[in-house]
Amino acid sequence: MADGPTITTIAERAGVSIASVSRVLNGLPTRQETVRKVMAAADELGYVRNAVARSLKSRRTNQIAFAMADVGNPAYLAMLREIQPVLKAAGYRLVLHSTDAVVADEIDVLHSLGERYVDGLIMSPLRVTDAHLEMLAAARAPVVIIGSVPDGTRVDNVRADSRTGVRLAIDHLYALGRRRIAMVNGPLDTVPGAARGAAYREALADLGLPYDENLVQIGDFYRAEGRRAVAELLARAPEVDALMCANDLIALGALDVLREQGRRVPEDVAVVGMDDTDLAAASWPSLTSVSLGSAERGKAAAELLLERLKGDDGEPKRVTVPPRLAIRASTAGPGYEHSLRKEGGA
Amino acid sequence: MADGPTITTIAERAGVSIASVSRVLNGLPTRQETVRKVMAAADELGYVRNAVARSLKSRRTNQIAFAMADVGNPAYLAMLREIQPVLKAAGYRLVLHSTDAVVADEIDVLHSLGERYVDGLIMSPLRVTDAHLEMLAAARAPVVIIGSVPDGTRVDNVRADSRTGVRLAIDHLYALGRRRIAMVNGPLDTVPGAARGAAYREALADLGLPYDENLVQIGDFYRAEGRRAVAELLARAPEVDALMCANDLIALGALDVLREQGRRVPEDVAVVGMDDTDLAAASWPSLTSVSLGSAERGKAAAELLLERLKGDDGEPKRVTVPPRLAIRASTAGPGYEHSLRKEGGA
DNA sequence: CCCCACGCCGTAAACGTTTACAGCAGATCA
DNA sequence: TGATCTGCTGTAAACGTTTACGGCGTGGGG
Repeated sequence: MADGPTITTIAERAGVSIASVSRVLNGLPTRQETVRKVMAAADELGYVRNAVARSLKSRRTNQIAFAMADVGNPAYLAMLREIQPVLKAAGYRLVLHSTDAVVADEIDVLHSLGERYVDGLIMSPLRVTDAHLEMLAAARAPVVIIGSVPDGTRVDNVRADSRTGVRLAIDHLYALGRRRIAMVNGPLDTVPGAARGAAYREALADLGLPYDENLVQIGDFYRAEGRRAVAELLARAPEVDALMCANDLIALGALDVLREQGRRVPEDVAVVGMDDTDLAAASWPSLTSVSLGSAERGKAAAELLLERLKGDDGEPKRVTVPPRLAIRASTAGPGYEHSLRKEGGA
Repeated sequence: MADGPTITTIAERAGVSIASVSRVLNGLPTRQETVRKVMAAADELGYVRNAVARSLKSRRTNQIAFAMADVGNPAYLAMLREIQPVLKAAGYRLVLHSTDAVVADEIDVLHSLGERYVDGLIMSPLRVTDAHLEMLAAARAPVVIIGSVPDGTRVDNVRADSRTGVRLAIDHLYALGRRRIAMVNGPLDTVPGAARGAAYREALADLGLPYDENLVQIGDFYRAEGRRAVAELLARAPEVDALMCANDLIALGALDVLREQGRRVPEDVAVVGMDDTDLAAASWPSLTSVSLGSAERGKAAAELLLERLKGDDGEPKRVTVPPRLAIRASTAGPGYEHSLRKEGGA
């Protein structure tokens, strides 16, 4: 692994200056003869351009960071799947960060924006703290947030409408005759947790159903946590006939527990998840789930960022992706699979 | 987004030289008073070190690339989930490449190793061509291959034992009384495709079952392709009583088709997947699958690479991860999943 | 009292590019 | 023939760090 050739090596061998080498390598107008000599030398030496040096001079790295809260969550992976090809097509590499929803790690990522190792950042924070907002305001490269930020925050963001999403799900359960609808949520100090909790309360109120604290269980957005939360909930309120889960992982945990306890889904208890991940369609029974458009959000975020990188420095933009309810067996029974779309969620 | 401060800016404000600033920032021995002045200036200016410039000088980027064949395949994501934290703990960032199994793209990634943008590479190619081997031999940074490479190739590699894996599955199906066991494979010019096809043939022979070309169907490693392949197979050979699928995505496609055609799983047709992804455990019915240890392989690869980066330049290493059969409902029937879970398995 | 050792510090070179600028040869024109 | 232009090319500076080296002031030993 000896030191590779540089443009200086090539210049010597081709008998030209490093400037000429650089010009040839970058396709700038050059005499044919020079081009030939440089190309020949470069080929013989197996030259590969040092991208670090180039970045230092050109102030661009062609790298973009994507910071997700949890690599294990398929919702983020769905975003990743869309982001990757969009950026690749535009000539950018993707640098991945998994912050495990730790605020300090996220701040760290934001901080590292200043290191100039990437040209831009897409971030999907679970919590948005004052520290986040401060760093965002001071960011030295374009950032797109996937998720909601306080009004007035000067940053592009792509948000889901989980409020309408929860509403769709609760209405669906109500229409199926369910009246003891419980909610299994993630932490309330997270953006989605807070939004979904509030939406649940609102939806019940609008349907004239009482809000019962006993029917609300807080856990976390993981499958194991979902199992734990649902077990606790069922012990406290065995009479529930529907579970509104704040994401698919929690819902899968719910299915685990219900199966263990011998409760039939959906006959005894209907279950709804959120995010409509691959796991929902594949689960057993298949899981009715509110799609919050993870894929669309990822794609939109990547496109917004590319706009900025092209030089757009206009007002911050906001894109909202409407939710959609994918109805499957866990509420409608076996064999039932199709989806309802609700247009123009606020 | 004005230009940020550099060590020169700090040096001026603190009234010292840039060398001193650098020393303080790197924690090299310095007079207390100087440290104080530099720190104060850096804080006031909101200085962040330019990592590109640092990399140019230090010849390290603290970045590692992971090139996977398909971001959409949960098997690679399982690797990613293990690789990410290992590298993060060692202070490396992860740069992601999705090559979509296109050979040219993979060669490109290998080539870009020379650009010095990363300190090392983990790659999981589906095909290993001569071009791959050439580039590997010439690589200017450590590489670890997840998958099999020809004997004698001088590169660290972590391989699955899909031969034994297929054997486990076929034996299992045989033990369940299945005798018309078909294989739905991916392309034969891929490393896993070739290995699994050969292993299937061997396993049948060892069990004294005839090898019937009609029972072998070639498709590709995606769900949609799996559906297509299985539909074709069933049309040609409706009498099959078991499907050995070369990965979980194909197997999910198989379940789709069987359900559409009203064939019961596993009563009429038993189905086995490979890779034992999250989708297998979550599918409907849950999918018996051969675990090839994706997670373990990812972890091992990351650890091998870190060894090399620490300076180990000994002989190429090889790690082989043993397969394991995860038995679920798609072969053993519904009750099985339940009892497995109670024993705390899976 | 002189010299040396030692601890800090500043100067300058280096990493490998890109690019502004000036120089130079040949062609064109008056 | 001399001036001007055109098309290439080379020199050198710059990007922001790290670091080898030598200088300088202080304190201690002879």
